[in-house]
Amino acid sequence: MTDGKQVETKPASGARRRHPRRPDLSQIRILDAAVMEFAANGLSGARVDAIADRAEINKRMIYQYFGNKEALYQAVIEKVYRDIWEAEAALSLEELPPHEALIALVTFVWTYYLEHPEFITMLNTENQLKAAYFRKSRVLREGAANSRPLVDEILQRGEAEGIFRAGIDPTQLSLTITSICYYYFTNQATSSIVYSERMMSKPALERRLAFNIQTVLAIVKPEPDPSVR
Amino acid sequence: MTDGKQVETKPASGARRRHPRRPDLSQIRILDAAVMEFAANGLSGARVDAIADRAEINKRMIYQYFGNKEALYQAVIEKVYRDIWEAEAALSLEELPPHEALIALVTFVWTYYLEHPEFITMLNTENQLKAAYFRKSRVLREGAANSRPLVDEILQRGEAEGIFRAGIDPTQLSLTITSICYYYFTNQATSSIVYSERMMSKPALERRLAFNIQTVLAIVKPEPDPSVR
Amino acid sequence: MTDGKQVETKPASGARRRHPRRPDLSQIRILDAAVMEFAANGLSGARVDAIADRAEINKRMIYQYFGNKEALYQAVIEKVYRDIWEAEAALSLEELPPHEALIALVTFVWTYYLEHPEFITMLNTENQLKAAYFRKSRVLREGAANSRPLVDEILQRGEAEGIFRAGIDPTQLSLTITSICYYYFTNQATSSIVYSERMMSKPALERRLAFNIQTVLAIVKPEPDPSVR
Amino acid sequence: MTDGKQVETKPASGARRRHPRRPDLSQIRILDAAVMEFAANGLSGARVDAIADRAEINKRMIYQYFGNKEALYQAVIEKVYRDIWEAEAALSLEELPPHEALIALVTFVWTYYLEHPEFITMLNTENQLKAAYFRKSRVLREGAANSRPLVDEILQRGEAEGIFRAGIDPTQLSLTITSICYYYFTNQATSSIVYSERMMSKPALERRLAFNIQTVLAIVKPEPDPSVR
DNA sequence: AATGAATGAGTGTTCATTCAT
DNA sequence: AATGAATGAACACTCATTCAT
Repeated sequence: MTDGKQVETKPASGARRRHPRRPDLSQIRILDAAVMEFAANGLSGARVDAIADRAEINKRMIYQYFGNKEALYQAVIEKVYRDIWEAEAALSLEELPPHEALIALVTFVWTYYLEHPEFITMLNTENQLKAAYFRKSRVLREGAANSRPLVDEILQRGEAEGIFRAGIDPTQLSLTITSICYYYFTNQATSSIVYSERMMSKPALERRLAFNIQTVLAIVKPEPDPSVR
Repeated sequence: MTDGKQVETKPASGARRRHPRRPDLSQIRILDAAVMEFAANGLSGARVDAIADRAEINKRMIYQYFGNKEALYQAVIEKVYRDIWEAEAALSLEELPPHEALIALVTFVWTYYLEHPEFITMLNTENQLKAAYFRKSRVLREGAANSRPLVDEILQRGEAEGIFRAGIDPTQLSLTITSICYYYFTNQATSSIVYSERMMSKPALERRLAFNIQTVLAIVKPEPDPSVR
Repeated sequence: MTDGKQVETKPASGARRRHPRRPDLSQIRILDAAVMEFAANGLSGARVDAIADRAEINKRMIYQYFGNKEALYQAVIEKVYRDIWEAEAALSLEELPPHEALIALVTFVWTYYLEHPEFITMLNTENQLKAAYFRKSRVLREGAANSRPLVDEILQRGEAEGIFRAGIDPTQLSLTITSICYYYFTNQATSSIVYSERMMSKPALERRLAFNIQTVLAIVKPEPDPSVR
Repeated sequence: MTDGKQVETKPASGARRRHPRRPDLSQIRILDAAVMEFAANGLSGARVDAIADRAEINKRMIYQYFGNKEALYQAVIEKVYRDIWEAEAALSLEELPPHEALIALVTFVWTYYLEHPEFITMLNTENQLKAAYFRKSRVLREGAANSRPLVDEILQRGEAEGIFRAGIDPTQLSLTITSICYYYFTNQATSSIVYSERMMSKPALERRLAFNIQTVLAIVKPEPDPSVR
């Protein structure tokens, strides 16, 4: 259980400073290390020492810059959300036709989760904590208010053009898109046992993405016009 | 003990015994308490003392009956899976026509998650641990092997009757059904902020279930027969 | 560290009684088991559970018959001393000529220690406890008073016959005999490393006994009569 | 920590710091305290808390500097052996004539044991553990290999000069010297009862040392030359 | 007489946090 | 700004002992 946290009995006297005075860099390194540690172990499971080690700074600096473990955790969720919101903002789906925009959106969500496992795990952790820190964060509450309309806009255009079924609830669709991507990654460990499949192989990933796109398209697909028959 | 440092054990004056001599009940109470505690706080976050308090037994008994915290945790996942597998087994979907069976399945999954939040949280926790304890458990590995074919059978019948689209991958569909139910609950805390909605209100729950049924039906729905046109 | 103390979650219901009502046998089995456990682990290191397991009785019986752990420990030292005193009493060295009696005594001490390692370890343990339990024991204090004169008598006879040097302090000699036998066994673990020798092999044991006999004889050997020269 | 069960760490109002910032001193104090505690109570009987109290440091530092209880115990045996080996090395017996060297050696062993009761008790403890930690220690295994030849050299010189009997096994003699000094102290508690003597009084100690020197000299004393007769 | 379930007081160890340099 | 020694409050786990059957 001690997990290699070897204790050095005597630190090399005259120990050279590992990282000369670059407060900004130190903060970034701490935050990056914290993302990894919290994502891997949750809030209570994460170790301040482990973060300091990973960041290659003195533990004291964490308290200097972030106050305490919980505040650091909060900074981590904020960062992780800021990142995905930035990526979303860079999408410019409004330039694509609705059909393609929807495909692009699903693909984006899928790919983002694939490439940012720390986002999923942090989100899981935060939900286990009943979003306590999300709620505490002014930054996040404000960000949430401004970051929604991705699906709304696509649905509106598709509906207007008559190529999407009318009356689809954008929140429901948005939730569904997220669900079918998110779950695959977050529950991959147990699912791969239950379904006895290698879920992270390239073909498996492609198959799932294709299925998800199909699902979303099936949802928005209009009823066949009965008058044609 | 040595050398006169003897500590006299006070015989707990007037200590009332709370639960006399019911080993089976004790074990059940411990397990129930453990489900709650682990579900609420994860493996590392859970406190053995808290479990003992909740179970109203002496902490020592936990070790008597389950060995240690990790073993207790494993017993908890096993129980939680056993429960859902039992409920699944009681469904007898094969007696329903495929369409209704599918609806019943989605409804079952949805309702089970709604009524057993501890299952979701335990599953989350276990996935954060990369399914370490699931993998260790012979009971679970064997159970997983025998409990799958719910969706398979429905799809086969629906396809045979020509009312479902052909060639649907049952694993993908199964994953999707789970995803669209699971995510709603597991990420309800953050989602309700992001979408600023009360997600656990009765109408919200009904809306979501309806949407999910629709989604699944849309997936299996056959292409309109072009020859008819 | 748990050392195979596997916990049986459910004892076989209707467990057959392992040992039917033989209180005398139970007491003996407890005592024998206790000798082994205390000898192996000392007072604080010994486990009441381990003793019960070894004795194949219910732990409760230990308290029934002996009161508590310390009282059992005391019973163990008493037994261990009673045994060696009995063996000493059976020696009847007074029938041998002094020279042979001395050799027989050394051989007896040596052999007894060799065949009763539990005596040495118990004696060690008790000395670590500053003889607290020896002192408490009326039986032992009385026994000690009556068991001394083995060496005294031999020395007197040898001196009277002129074959032993005069004025040898019997207590010193007795201590020396004990020392040169005892230490070899009690400190065998470290000594075998320090001297890098296999100390418990048959030839090694024989060599040591021979050396010890020689030593004792050298001690009692009279000065060569200067008048003869 | 999760879910508002936060425990506020009280900053120990007005807590005076007893030992400010002297890591080297802290380590020494811990080690000294540990020697006493382990010597008095053995490995399992020793209490980490007691060591911390004796050392007047925070218990946490013990783990900081030594890792855990067993590692601290190992450090203690190493220290205790290092000390006696250093003292041995400072003897320079080779400058004395063989006869005097032997007397000096016995006197040294005797005096060292008298003045360092913790060495004897630690050695006892370690032997009860079957030298497990001695064996684990590279330092000790190497030290043992280099520290032997004290008796060898004396015997060789004495034999060469014709004042010692020929063919004495140095290991046996060395063991005997150690035995006759060691046992007196280690088993003093029980012996003083059995022989009903005050063994630690000054005259008693002197009598024993004299007897021991005599014993060793008797062992090495050559046979009277028969040709002279 | 015999059993095993139940108890309370430790015991080794870890952790977030602060103090002194 | 940066370091690492020091602290106190837990936490998982164990043990001798007693109660109920």
